[in-house]
Amino acid sequence: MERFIDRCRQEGLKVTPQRIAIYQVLMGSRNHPSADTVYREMTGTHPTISFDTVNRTLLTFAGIGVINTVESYSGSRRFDTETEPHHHVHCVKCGRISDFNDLEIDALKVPERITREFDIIGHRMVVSGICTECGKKMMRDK
Amino acid sequence: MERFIDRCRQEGLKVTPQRIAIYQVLMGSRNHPSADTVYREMTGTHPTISFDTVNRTLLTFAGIGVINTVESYSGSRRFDTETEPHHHVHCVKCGRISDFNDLEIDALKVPERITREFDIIGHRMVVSGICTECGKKMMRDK
DNA sequence: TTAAGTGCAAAGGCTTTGCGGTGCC
DNA sequence: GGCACCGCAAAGCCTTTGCACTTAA
Repeated sequence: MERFIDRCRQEGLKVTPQRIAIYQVLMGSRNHPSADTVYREMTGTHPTISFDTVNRTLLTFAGIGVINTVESYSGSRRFDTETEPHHHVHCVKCGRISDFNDLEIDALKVPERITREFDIIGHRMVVSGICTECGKKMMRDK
Repeated sequence: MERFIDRCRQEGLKVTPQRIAIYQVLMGSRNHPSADTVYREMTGTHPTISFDTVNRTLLTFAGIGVINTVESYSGSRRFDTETEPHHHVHCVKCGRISDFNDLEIDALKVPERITREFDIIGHRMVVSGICTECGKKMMRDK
């Protein structure tokens, strides 16, 4: 939290109660929330905050690297509170995203043809599949 | 084309002039178009087609696996005409997506913890970076 | 003090839905 | 002839923008 405040100051961002509250919610959730999810998680404890502030703050945080935006297959923008390199599994049915780590994948090199054409920032494995819950649901529906 | 028509019949889809036209446009473009891009590519040759038909048809095609939807970081849904497994590089500035192939990456195994939790469909490396053009542009703007 | 941030409201994109008319099978 | 499909229009999300008020520094 100290470090978050320092980070804001360092970036010339004001440390407002809203930003602190949003940051706390983010640190408390190990998911990949949308702006709306974060907003609804806060309405209980911070009834006066507006959705716009949440959304704008998330974009601001993503801009300074406190969080990241996540690749998605549809719908609304998702954020990631885990800023260390890692990998994702998407459930194609419910959209749930899970993290995983894998040193072998981390160590992979991108082909030279690509490094010539792009300044590489990072890479991530994106796995798609069907999660256990959705699998069960599909069995029931059949 | 023959195979496309067979595929439609097989799936119980009617073979309409619109679907044929959209399929032709898709096969002619090696990009990762949005519905709007496909639509605008067609207005010259097929002035009477509606955006909705294009959009719905793309979703239909994606549903039967003729094309795929692509992971994206914002904005509109993008489609992929390449249905064989391959990998992607995203330019974080302009949103351009390039394909690449890599047998080593193809062969990677997903950790067992994940295979227990998900029925895996496939995996893809998603690289992010800045493309040459955007790099130049940033130099000029500085 | 003042520039940045907030909240509200409206506008803007993109996607989805409903429905009457059309055309493939 | 029936049912899927098309085109149009409206509605629904989500995101972005503009502006006046507030507040951290």
